[in-house]
Amino acid sequence: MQLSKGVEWAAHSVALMAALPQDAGLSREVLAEYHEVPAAYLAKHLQALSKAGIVTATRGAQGGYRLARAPSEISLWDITAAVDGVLPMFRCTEIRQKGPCALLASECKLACPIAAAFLAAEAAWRKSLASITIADIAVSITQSSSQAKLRRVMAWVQANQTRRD
Amino acid sequence: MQLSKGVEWAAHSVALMAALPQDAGLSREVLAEYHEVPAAYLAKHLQALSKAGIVTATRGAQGGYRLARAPSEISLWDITAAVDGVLPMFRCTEIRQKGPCALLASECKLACPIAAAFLAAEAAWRKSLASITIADIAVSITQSSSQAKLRRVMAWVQANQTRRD
DNA sequence: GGTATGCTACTCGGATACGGTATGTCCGAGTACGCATGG
DNA sequence: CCATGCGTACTCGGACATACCGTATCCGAGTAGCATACC
Repeated sequence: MQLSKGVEWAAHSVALMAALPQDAGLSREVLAEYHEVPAAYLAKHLQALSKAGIVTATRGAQGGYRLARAPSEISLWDITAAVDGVLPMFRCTEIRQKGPCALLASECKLACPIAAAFLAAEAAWRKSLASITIADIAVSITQSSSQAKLRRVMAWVQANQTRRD
Repeated sequence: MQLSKGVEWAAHSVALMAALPQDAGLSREVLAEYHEVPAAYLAKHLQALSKAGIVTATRGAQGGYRLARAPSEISLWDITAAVDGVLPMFRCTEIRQKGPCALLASECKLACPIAAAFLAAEAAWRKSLASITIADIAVSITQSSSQAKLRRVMAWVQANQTRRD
């Protein structure tokens, strides 16, 4: 049971977009080049982010992707949900209603304790992800990187960004 | 990203085994029939539980599976880890060391903040699962079921169990 | 000289192949029980 | 009647197919900017 690689790529891409000025964007080619990943495949996940309203896509010359809202309003759970979906990892197939000692559906008002426990664990996972925003990530990256490195990144972004309202 | 169905089956199977007397076991055929799942496939997961030391398997006539330790010493995380593996869901591919603004490996002493956040969330998930034991599940099931239902299950188990030391 | 129109270049979006892992099945290995046979 | 040896039935274990989802790619849709021609 593993998350799609797209989740990692999307998170890094969103984090990079957080460094953009208000009216600037980054094309998928540029984002792919920055992370050295296949552009066409990254595009699929950027599309998912777009549908989820996390980023806005602009077509045409000087188009590209940019954040749709403030970094502090985008959590890692938002990104995970957009890219990987919101289906629970644990699927309860109600096998207690199967077999020679099957429970009747009417006896299953309460959730199966096993399913309940797994879903509670997932809730803890989601809550943890939801508590971290891209703004937090940006702060961490800024604090743990050297000034020289940050300048290099900002210069590269400046040189490769697209500009259109 | 979804858990194997085997996790659910294994959890229910272990819960059922918790109802066995000390020297009794249940064959995979019987476990499969009780939950109405394919016996051969369930066997695959029981094998995993056996390798993980959660259940012990006995071959030959009157053989079968039984718990290797007390239900209170078996958590849902133990079962999940045995069946689904312990690989983290989130795979950090260190893409920050790739591309035109790559970080040097020497600059990556600290974990990537994004990876760290995802791994922390997984830790919360595992902790939640580890806090629930089969004994807890057994109590929940007992309390939420009618006496008649419990008697029916116990009678069925009695009739289908295997006995060998 | 200004304006309108068409063309071109650039970007995203969805439909389309491929591979790996979860799913499902089968046959062989190992063990105890029971029966037969001989003492 | 008892002990011993062999056969059989039962159970688990790992190797073998199949289906679905994550991975990867390509071509079409849409937009803006520029050049050109006309007023």
